[in-house]
Amino acid sequence: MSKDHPIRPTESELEILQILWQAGPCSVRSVNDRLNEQREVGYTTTLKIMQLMLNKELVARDTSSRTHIYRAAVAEGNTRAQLLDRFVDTAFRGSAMDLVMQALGNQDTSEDELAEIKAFIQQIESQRKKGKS
Amino acid sequence: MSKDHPIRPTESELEILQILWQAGPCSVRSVNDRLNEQREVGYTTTLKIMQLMLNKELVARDTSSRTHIYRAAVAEGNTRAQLLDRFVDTAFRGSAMDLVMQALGNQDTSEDELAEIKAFIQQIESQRKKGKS
DNA sequence: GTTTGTCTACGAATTCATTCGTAGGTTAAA
DNA sequence: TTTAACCTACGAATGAATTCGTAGACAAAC
Repeated sequence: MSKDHPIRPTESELEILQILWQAGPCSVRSVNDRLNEQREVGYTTTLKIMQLMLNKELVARDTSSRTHIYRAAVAEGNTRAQLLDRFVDTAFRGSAMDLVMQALGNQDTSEDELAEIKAFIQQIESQRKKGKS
Repeated sequence: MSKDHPIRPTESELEILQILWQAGPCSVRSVNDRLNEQREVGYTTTLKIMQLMLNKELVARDTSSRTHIYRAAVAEGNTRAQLLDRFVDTAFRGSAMDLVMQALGNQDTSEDELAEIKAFIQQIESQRKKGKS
């Protein structure tokens, strides 16, 4: 069934996915409570969006008890990768490097994180050397 | 006037900004031609969007000749930074490092680019050493 | 048992982005 | 000078995202 179409959640949908990814399966009430920690949203608004997400197959649900339990139906890494691709295209003309530079430039990255990224790059580089030989 | 409100171009608007940033001031016709290299868009559609962008002060124009000449009214780096901030928040729960890792993981970054990023990180690190002393 | 609270479902309003048709004006070519 | 090509302005249709009100079902408390 339909693994083909690109995953394209709206911002509201993405907020909800973040919650489901982080907290695991949740009731609408629970999702709505968490949303309300950040901004005010009506319960039926959250419900409606989650029902629409069900149609788009962004989430799935268990209806065996009266309070339905929703879970993410798309993988976090996969979704992020697709969003990132699109974002790089529209905001950075396709240059992932430009994006990385801009992200690193924004002073909010700690020393440790910079070190970690360097290590990650080293790892990629050595992987490639192996592959090339 | 009004430097306060956040810059929030839509995707179509961003496409047009990209063109203006890259090519410099352009007529609507010229922007539309460039857009049509990528996808089909009607001339009046492009015109309309650019007029809306004018209201939002995303662009400015010179109307001294019959063919109006539009130019970007927002800076590329600034706009990118804002878009990136928002994107990191919604898609990566605020973790710029997660985003960088994901971007670098997508095998499309060349050896040279990786080296360049490493150099950039070195530069940031040495900057900070200086600042801290 | 009746009231109170919580749940789902759904219709409808609103707003925004996108699209295009058409009208009206200017320039230039035939 | 009439025609053709091009320009701007603008109204309006469409579709998507978001919001919320209300209705109806069920359960628990009183």
